[in-house]
Amino acid sequence: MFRGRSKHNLDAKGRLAIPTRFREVLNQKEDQYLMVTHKDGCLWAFTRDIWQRLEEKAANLPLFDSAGIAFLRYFISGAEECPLKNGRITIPLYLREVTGLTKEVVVVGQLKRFEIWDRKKWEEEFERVTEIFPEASQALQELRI
Amino acid sequence: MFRGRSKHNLDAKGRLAIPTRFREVLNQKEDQYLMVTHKDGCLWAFTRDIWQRLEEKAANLPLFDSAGIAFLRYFISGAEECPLKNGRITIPLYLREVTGLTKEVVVVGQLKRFEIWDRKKWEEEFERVTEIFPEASQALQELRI
DNA sequence: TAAAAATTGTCATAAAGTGTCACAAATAGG
DNA sequence: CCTATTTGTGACACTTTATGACAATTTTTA
Repeated sequence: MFRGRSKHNLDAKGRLAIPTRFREVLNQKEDQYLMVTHKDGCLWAFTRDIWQRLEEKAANLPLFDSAGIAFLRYFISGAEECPLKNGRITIPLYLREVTGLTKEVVVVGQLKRFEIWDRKKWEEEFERVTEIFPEASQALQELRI
Repeated sequence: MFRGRSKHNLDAKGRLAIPTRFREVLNQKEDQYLMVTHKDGCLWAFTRDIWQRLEEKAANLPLFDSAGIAFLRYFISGAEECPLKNGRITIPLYLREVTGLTKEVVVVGQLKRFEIWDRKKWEEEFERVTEIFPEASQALQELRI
C-alpha cells in the first residue's frame, strides 16, 4: 500500500525520485514499472498489476457506450508505462505539461495507487478537501465509513 | 486505551519518546508500530489494528467516487507507519512540517488513539474546547453521553 | 549524415534518518 | 527521605536517501 506524503523536486530532465517506502511496494510485486496517467490536475500512478485489471475492464466495455468512450479518451489513453531506474522515473513531457509539473511536487499515497501534484496545486487541493470533508463524511456514511 | 497527557521534547532528528503507559498498550497488542496521520493541526496516532479496519474500507472505495477521493486525500493519505525503536518513533518530516512540530510537544490520550500537539497549539486548543464545552455537552446528550 | 535535442546512466554531495550510549530527570520502593 | 530503578533527552557516529551535475547515449531533425 502506498502511504504518506513527501515533497520532492523534479530534476531538469523531469525525473522524480520515488520515496523508498513506495519502492518497497514495487519490490514486493517484483515489477519495476509504474503506469501513470492524469486526472483532477495531478498524476495518478498505479502498479502494473492493479492497472491491468482496470485495463481489462476498459477493454471490454461496449464499443459504443458513451460513458465508456469518455473514460477511455480521458483516463485510459493518458497512461504511460514508466520504468523505475536507479530509484526514479522519468515523467513523460506530456504528463508534466498537462498537470503543470515543473519542479516542486508532492507525492501523495492513496493505498492502491499514488498521486503526484505540483506543490502549489496540492496545497489548494488540500484546502478544498478540508472544506468539503464534512459533506464528504456524509457520503462516506453511506459507504459505511 | 491511551489515557492522560504528557509533555515531551522531540530530539534534533524529530524523534519522540512514547510514554511508558502508551507503550504498554502496544506491548499488549504485540505490535511495535503506530500509524500516524494528521487532522486539525495535530497528529493522530493509531495502533495498526485499529487503523487497518479504516484502511481496508478506504482501499476498496470505488476508484472515481468523489467523496471517497476527498477522504483519501484529506485523511488517509497522510498516514505513515512509524516503528517504535528504543521506545521512540521518528515522526516523518512531512508530518512535522504540516503540524508545526519542532521541539516542545504534548501527547494527548484519546482512548483508541492519541494526539501529538505542538505545545503552544495545544494550549490554544485546550482554551478553545474549554469555551465550547458547555455547548458541546448539549450535543452529547443526543449521543447519550 | 551531421548537428541538435532529448533521454539515460553515473557519481558526488548534502540532507535526512538510525543505532547506540551516557547522562539527567522523574518515579517508585524501602 | 534517601536510594535504586526506570524513563526521557541529547549527542555523536554512521547509514541511507534525495538531488544536482555532467557525461554518455539515443533519438530527432535539418
